Amino acid sequence: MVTTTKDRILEEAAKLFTEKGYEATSVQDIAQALGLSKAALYHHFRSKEEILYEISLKALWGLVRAGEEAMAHPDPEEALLRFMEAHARYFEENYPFFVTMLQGIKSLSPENRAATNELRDRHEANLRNILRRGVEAGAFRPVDVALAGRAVLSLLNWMIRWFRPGSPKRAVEFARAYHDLILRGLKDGDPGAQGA
Amino acid sequence: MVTTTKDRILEEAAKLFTEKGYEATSVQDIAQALGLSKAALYHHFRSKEEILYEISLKALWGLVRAGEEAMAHPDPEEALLRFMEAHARYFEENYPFFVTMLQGIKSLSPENRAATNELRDRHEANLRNILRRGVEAGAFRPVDVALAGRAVLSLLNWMIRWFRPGSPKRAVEFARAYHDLILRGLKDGDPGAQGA
DNA sequence: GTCTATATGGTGATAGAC
DNA sequence: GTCTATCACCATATAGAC
Repeated sequence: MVTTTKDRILEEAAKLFTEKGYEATSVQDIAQALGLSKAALYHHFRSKEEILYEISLKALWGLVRAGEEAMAHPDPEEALLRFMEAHARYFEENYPFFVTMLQGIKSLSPENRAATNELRDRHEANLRNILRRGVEAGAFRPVDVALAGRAVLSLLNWMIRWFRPGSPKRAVEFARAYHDLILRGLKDGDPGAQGA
Repeated sequence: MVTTTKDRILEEAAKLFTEKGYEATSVQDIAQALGLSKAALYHHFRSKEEILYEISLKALWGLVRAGEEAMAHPDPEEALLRFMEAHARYFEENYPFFVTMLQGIKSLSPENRAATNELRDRHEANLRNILRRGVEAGAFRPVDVALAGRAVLSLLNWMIRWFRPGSPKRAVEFARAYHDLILRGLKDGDPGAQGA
């Protein structure tokens, strides 16, 4: 598993895009961080946007794959938990790629954005399938699965706004807490184990 | 209620920042959209960042005020509903200001960001107060109010990523659906009224 | 309060040598 | 596959006239 120059560029670019944002990061910034010239970068990528696109695609493919492994579990409640854990774990373990993907999509050209949207939609469709199975099996209330799916992704994706890697509590632990919250709600009579 | 040139600049800038992002929008873009010269803008604002800062402050003040009116209701469950409705309504009715604030904060200087963070934290503290009151009154389970508050804000704030103003369904309706979901959860025995 | 003109420097991207 | 040098352009911001 050698690391090619191309991969090193993607890693460093994702890190900088995450820290400063895609538009605020120059090709010069990336080259300098790697000890390369700008021209060297343009040997590996045709444009700055192509770097962003490759980062986004990689992140989305990994996310979709992680979600599809998780959703295989037959029990809907357990499948939902695993899906949420997988999403959070992938987020934390691929932090720069994930964050760049999630906040860089609006900077992509229409063609490239269409490709990323397809993967994003597939991930969301997978989540809805879990919810639909759960409703049909009677494990969940007859909720609007589009709305509930959006809610779950909101909880998980908003983590890019407050979670920082290296924090004592892992992202996957927050995913579990969210799973508990979204399953039982605020009003559930069962006292539960969480304190304030 | 006359509209000053300064206000017109803020309105137009917020619109463009929302559409293209702060970094990708030039002062030239704003001036051109208003039929003014760049120099005219610099008569009203000392820098591009000052425009972003004033937009963000206005949006946050309005949001905090809306939340504080809503949280006054004595019943925690109703206060939470009103808080969520107020947040969503403010979002939709002040769409460009709200979106610019929420996605422009990372472009602010440390000093300006500290000022906006204070207001953001106050809004979140208000939400936690509602939740704490509910837990103490027995209306809610003994949940982690920090986690639950973050969850509620995740649901509401992530709306900037999928909700578009002018859609047939109002933002406040999604807020009500989220309130129902977060209160009862996915597993609650009560069948409820929402279909798939 | 708005204009034209300009200062100053960075941007994405390329040419061509090695 | 990497370099130096450069192109053409646009950025934020300011000077000074009206």
